Amino acid sequence: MPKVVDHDARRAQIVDAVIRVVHRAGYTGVSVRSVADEAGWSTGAIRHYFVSQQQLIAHAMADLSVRVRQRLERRGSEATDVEGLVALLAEVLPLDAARRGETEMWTALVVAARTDSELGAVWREVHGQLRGLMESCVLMLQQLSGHELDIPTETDRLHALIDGMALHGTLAPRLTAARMRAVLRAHLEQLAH
Amino acid sequence: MPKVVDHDARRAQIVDAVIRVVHRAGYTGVSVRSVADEAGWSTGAIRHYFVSQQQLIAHAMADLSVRVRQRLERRGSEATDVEGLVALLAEVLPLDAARRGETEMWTALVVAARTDSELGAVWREVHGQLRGLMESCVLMLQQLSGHELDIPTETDRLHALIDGMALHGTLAPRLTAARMRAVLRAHLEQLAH
Amino acid sequence: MPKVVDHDARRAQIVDAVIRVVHRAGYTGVSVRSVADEAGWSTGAIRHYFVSQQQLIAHAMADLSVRVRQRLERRGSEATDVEGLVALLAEVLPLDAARRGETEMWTALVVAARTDSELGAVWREVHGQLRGLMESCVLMLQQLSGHELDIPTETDRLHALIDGMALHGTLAPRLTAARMRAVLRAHLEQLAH
Amino acid sequence: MPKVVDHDARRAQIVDAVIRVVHRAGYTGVSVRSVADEAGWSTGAIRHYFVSQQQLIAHAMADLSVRVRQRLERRGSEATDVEGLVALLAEVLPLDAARRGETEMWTALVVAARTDSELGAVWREVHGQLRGLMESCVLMLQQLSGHELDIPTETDRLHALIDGMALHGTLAPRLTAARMRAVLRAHLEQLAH
DNA sequence: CATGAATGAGTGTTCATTCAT
DNA sequence: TATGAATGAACACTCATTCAT
Repeated sequence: MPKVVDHDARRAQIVDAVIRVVHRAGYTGVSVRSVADEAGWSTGAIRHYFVSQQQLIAHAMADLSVRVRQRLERRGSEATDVEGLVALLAEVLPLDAARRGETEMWTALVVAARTDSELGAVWREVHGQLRGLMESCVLMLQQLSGHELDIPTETDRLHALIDGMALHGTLAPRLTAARMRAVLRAHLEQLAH
Repeated sequence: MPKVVDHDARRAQIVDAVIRVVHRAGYTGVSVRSVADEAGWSTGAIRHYFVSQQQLIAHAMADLSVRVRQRLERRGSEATDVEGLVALLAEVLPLDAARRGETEMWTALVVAARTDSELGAVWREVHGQLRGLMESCVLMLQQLSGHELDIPTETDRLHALIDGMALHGTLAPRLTAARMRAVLRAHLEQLAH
Repeated sequence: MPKVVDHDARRAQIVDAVIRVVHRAGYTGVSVRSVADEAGWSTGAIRHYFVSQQQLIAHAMADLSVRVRQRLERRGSEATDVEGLVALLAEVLPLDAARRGETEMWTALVVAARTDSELGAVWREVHGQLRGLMESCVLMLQQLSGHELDIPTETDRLHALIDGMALHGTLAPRLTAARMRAVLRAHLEQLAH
Repeated sequence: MPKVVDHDARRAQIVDAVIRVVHRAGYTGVSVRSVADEAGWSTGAIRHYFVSQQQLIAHAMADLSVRVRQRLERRGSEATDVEGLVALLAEVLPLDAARRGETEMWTALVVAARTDSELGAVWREVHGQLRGLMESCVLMLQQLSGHELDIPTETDRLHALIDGMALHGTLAPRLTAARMRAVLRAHLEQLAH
């Protein structure tokens, strides 16, 4: 079944192409043509893998989330202290060029999801998974601290903080990688004490 | 004598129409036609007040920020304790229909600002003002707590938390107005103690 | 009847404005707005003097022809030899900035006249007058030469030469004022001998 | 395998459509829509072959000049006497429906070239070639006459005469094909004696 | 499978024209 | 008489989508 592998490889190429287009031209710059040009394919080829533009973007977002989740799972086992949690959550912050591109795409999805049902479904799925990650982090911090935390509240807080920094990190020059780590570490340490 | 028209009033009407379109159809749904239809005018009429679509959107964003700033200034003098600060910062959270519309537009601006220079300028201006507000809140909390805070870090943290909640609050049904207030209050109380 | 004088003055201002717009933006750049802006009036003011854009242009062309005819009439009485005829016909060649602007407008009219009935009428009127001028020049040259000329053919020839030079003179840098005079003089001298 | 289309053939069809539109509605009547309608295609199809309207028009002009040049080259070798030169230069005069269409387009180009840089380049190229043709005609006439001619002056004169007649020939009913030939023959004979 | 030709609706924008003031 | 607000059609151009090859 080499075809299946081929399909997956194509999909991965498309995700990368979409990310590059989003980075260069923003979410409104994503068109079947611009993605096809970026990937070096014909527009028709895109249609063999995606029925519509909406599905193209939705699949790209979903594929991206798989990629991020795999990174998180690798980091997850090592996250047994505050530094480990910082390293874990840093995977979803725009700390380098690659993660910056992913974050730009993620924030574009968040805004588009509200009025696009298909993207909304993708967003809910990924958002839920991320919230689960946030919750497990909070639980780990509760364990480290030794005293009880308001789990739902702290989960919402950490989640909002992470997505807020992701948003600011792609735009504000002052929020460097070092500063994002510092803010994140400060937050986690406060919870752990 | 020509027909006398209050240009500022017209522009405010158009801004309201833009907000309604963003709410209904998202940022990508904002077109000169959709705004004209929403406002009940012809497309040509829009051009009497805005030279281009870019200026229309940029003005809508800027006008929105003025509204929010005026509300913040009214609340600012009363913010002498944690409850006052909660009430102050709640002005930029999507707690009711009006603020939800504003927040939806704000988040759309944040994402669009990265690849649109004119919107980028508007975003930088407003973002800077909001960061100033966050900083004054942190300073007030430092005063209330009696011990020293890492002002830049706490400012970045509060700012990211607020924008992150604004983002989640327009999308996630679980993040109700009550929960947003609870998260915000928990954060401010932790800083104040 | 000062109103009538006022009207004529306005008309003259409009002709100048149209000429400036044609010079700057070409015939396709002539719009009610561009002419109004150039003249420093409101678009509505234009409509008090001209029912439609077509009439605006047609009137501007007609007024221009009156202006040129008056110059020709002043020169006409002095044209009793080849030099006089050169000076006379030079009035319709783009030899300086003012005549260049007139010529640009004239050539624009010629091209537009073929498919615009109103401009076609203006063109026929002015073209006929110019042909009359050419004919009288040829007759004068016949008188100077002493031998018979093929009047219709020489008239058509002179007329085509003049309009052809007017066309080239506004575009080709090589056809300077001096060269246009030289060509014209050569032609007239050949006829006079 | 994709549908195979002869791009050059399509472009030639479009050029014909442009000529027909210029004939029917003048240069200002040339729009992507009007050309698409005239050619019997959709507006989008035009964009497959021409990136912009400006390029469409510029290409049509350039393509037209190639056609005329090819006709001139076929006639060029036979032009060894006055009659041959008349036949040669008649190729650029509006003597029949086909050449009339070409001439209408040429005169439109001349006027538009002054304020459109792309068309200006096309005009300069073709104008230069035509001047070269005029010069070689003058040189041939000098040879036929046996006495020296002022080559630059006679070249400018012949060129202006030709373009002037082309201009008048598309407009003035009196300037029939026969009359244009007569004027041209008279001019060439005068130079040849 | 894959291409790219072709469509037609949609975009921002311009503009002549109308008309209340 | 004069203004400029307002309209709506037209413009060039973009784009998702369809489909013959």
